Amino acid sequence: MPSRRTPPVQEQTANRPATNRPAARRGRPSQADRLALADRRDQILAAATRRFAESGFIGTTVRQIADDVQILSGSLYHHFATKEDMLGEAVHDTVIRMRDMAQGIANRAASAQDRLSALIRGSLAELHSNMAVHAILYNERKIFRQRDDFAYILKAKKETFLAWERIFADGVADGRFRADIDIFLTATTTMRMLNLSTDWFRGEGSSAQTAPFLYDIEKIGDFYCSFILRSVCASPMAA
Amino acid sequence: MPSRRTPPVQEQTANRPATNRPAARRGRPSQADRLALADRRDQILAAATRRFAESGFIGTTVRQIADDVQILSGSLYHHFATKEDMLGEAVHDTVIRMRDMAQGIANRAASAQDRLSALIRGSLAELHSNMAVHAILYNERKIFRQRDDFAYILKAKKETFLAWERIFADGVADGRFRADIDIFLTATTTMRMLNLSTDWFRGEGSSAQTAPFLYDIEKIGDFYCSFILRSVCASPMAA
DNA sequence: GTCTATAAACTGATAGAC
DNA sequence: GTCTATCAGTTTATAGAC
Repeated sequence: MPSRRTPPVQEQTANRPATNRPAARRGRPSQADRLALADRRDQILAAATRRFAESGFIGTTVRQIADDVQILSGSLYHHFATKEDMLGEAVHDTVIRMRDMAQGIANRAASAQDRLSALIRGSLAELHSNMAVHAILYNERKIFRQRDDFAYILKAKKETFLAWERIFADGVADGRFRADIDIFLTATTTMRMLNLSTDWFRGEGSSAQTAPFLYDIEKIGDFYCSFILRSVCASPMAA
Repeated sequence: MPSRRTPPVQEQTANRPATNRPAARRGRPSQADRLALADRRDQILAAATRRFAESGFIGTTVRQIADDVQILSGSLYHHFATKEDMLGEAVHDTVIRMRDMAQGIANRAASAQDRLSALIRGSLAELHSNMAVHAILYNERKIFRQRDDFAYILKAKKETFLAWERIFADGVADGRFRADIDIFLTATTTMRMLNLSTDWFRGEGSSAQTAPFLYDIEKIGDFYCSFILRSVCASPMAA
C-alpha cells in the first residue's frame, strides 16, 4: 500500500495487470473513465515515472512533473499527498508482478534448467517492457530501504531473490548444476546482470551506451541463457 | 584536468599513485606538507568522496561536506571553485589508473585466458580498494556525460572497455574462446558484473545486501573467473 | 585559511479563490 | 480539478572582515 491518501474503502489487490486500473478508482464508476484511458492521475504518474527514471527522485522537481502534464505544481497535490507518494505508486505494481512471475516459474514442475531459462527470458521481457520503473527500483533503492511505507518493496524483492535461489539450489540438488557453485553469488550476479541489460538495449533510455547495433530481447535472451547456463550446468551442453 | 582553478604552472601527470600528491601543490614546498599526510584540501576531497558515494552528487550538500571536516561551507570555496570541481577531482586519478591497468594487462604477451583472469582479478582489487570512487563513477555517469570538463572520463572508460574487448577478440581469434560469443555483450556484461560486486562485499557501503556471510576478494575473484571463463572458453576447462 | 553575513535562486508544499 | 499566490526552508556561491 504505497499511498497514504488511498481511500480506506478500497484495498488494492496485489496483482492487477500492468496497465493500471481500468475503471472505478472510488466507488463511483464514471462513464468518462473508460474513454479517457489515462486519466489525469495516470498521466501524472507516467510523467513522474519518466522523470524519476531519467533524473532520479531528488533530481526531479514537482514543477517538472507538473509541466509535463501541463498543470501547475500546486495542483499536483490534489492528486498526491507528497512527492514520495508518486514514487511509491509508480513502482508498486511492478515489484509485485515481478515477484509473482519469479515465484510462479520457480514453482513449476519442470527441470531447474528449463525453469532457469524461463525465468531469465521472463525477467528480460518484464525489464524491457518496463525499463523506467525498474531503473527507479534500482537507483532509488536507498529511499525504499529507509522509509517504512516501502518495506513491502524490500520484502517482494527478497521473495523474488529467493525464487531465483531456489531454482539454482534445485539444480545443484539433482545434479544438473555443478555442485560447487556458490548459490548466493550466482543468484545475485544473474539477477543484477539482467537488470543492467536495459542500459544498452535501446538508445532512448537515460544511459545509452554506444552499442555496435541495437539488440532485440530475443537475442539478448539467447545471450544470457547461454552465458549463465554454460557457467552453471554440470554437463557441458546448453544454448 | 578536472579543476578549473588548478594553477596554470602545474600540469597533472595522469598516472600518479592512489594516495594523492605528497607535497608541493604550488611552487612552494612547505615543510608542514609532508607531516600532514592529508592536508586540508585532501581532507575535503575525502569527505566529498564519501558523501557523493553515499548520497549521490545532488543528494549531498556542501554544508555536509564542510561539517565533516569541521569548516563552514563558505570556506570550501577557498579550495574548490564549485561543487562539481570536487566531483571531478574525486574521480580523476581512479579512472585513469583503471584504464592504464586494463591496457597494461591487455598488452601483455600472454594467452587471452590468462590476460582475462588477470584483468578480472586486477579490476576487482581496484574496485574493492576504491569502492566509493567507483560507485560515484557509475551513479553519476549522467553528469559525466553532460559536462564537457568530464569528457576525458568517458574517453578513459571507453579505452578501458576496448582493452577488455580486445582480450575477448584475441581469444576468439586463436580458438581458445568460443567462436559464437558476442564480444560486445560479453565485454560489457563482464565489466558491469564486476562493478556490482562491491554491493555485497562489505556491509559498510551504502547498499549492503543481506549476504549469508562476507566474502573476501580472493573468493570473489575465484567465483568470477570460474563464472566467466566457463561461459567463454571453447574447451570445457577452467577455474 | 577561516569566519560572518548574505545574496539569489530554487525546493516541496499549503490556503483559498474560481 | 485547477489556478493564484505564497510560505518557509534549503541550495550553491560570494564579499569582505579577521
